[in-house]
Amino acid sequence: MKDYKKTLLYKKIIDLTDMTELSLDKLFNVITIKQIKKHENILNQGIICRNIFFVENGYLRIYTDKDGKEINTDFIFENSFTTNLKSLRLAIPSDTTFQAGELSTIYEFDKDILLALYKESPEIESFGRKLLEQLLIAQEEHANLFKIFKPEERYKYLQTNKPELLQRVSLSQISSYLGVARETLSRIRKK
Amino acid sequence: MKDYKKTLLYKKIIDLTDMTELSLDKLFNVITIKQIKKHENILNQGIICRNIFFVENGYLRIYTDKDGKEINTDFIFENSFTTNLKSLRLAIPSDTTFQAGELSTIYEFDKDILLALYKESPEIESFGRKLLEQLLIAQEEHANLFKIFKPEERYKYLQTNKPELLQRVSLSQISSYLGVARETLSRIRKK
DNA sequence: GTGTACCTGTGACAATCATCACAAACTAAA
DNA sequence: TTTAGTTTGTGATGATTGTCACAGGTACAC
Repeated sequence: MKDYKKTLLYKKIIDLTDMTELSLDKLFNVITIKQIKKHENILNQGIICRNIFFVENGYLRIYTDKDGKEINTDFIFENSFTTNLKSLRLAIPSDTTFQAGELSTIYEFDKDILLALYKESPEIESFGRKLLEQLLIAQEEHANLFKIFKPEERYKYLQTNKPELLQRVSLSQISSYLGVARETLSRIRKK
Repeated sequence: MKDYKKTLLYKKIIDLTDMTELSLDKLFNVITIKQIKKHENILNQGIICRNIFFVENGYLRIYTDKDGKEINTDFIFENSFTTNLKSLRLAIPSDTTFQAGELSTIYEFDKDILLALYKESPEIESFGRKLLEQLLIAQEEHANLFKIFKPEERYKYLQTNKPELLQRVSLSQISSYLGVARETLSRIRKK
């Protein structure tokens, strides 16, 4: 990958770690860039996940199919990492699909290549650890949405904490994410 | 810490990594052992979390206080790690309390000491990364409980996937964990 | 054993939310 | 602009769950 110093990912890594140029080169050398159109998938439910993703542009909608209905479990916007770690680490089929919500630019790290780099370079493994920390903190936060708040409170939480989500994602998609019927969210919003 | 090779934690680490004796010694040398009685806390809501915990014996109930009511967000049994990563890494007050559900033996890793060890030994940082992977996989799984399942399905999920939880934790505590009223869970269970 | 404190079961009722049906509003392409 | 397709708003109704009240059970201390 060329000219990587202009990317959001580069800034993110610099922000997260104090990696040497050598390690940065190694890391960016193994990245795959993907452009995916709206409604295209980058990981399918039932397939084993082999990558860690970084959203450089656009956003991903992560959902699971339950009895023919799609339930959104997450939205990942620019400047964030994501993966299905359970599938990645245990080599079991993913229970979620990763789909572009807009035309998106995604950077992919191959799991096996990354693990090999960890052994080569402690700096890169340190990056891997910090990446996981970010994922875990985000996940802790989201899980609390459901454990602590009632539907109306969840919507208010998004208003104050994730306003960009409300702007960029349609009401029906958000309702699935918040675990309420579309009609219910419509009524909550009227207030 | 002496005789650590008899502990669950030792087996866990051996299982997770291929650490040298030297690193194992370093790691176990900085562990603090705590015996906590039932209903005693090992981390209080409002306090900054400075430790990663391993439950060698007994179990921890993790809850958050909302408007005077306790909402259980997790139960951590023997042979598992836990922490409040958001509080630990961002140095902000914890939004949860960690309380013993039985007389418990807890091993504590101090965050600052662990971070220092990471710099000393890539092997230990590798352990840190794998520890985070475990936490994240557990969290992914638990979050799905709420996003995908209805109350009755959540109970069935526990029956098949976490039977020990149903045996060791009282109905009212479980109901708080599942996000339903005690009475509702009582009725679900009758079926 | 006896009492006290805590936990669980159960009925009645209220509140919340899901579902269904359809109208209105919006969007994008011809 | 027109039109077809998608998304959102809204009313009616039923199902699920929460809340309140109280009875019965269980466990532990004295």
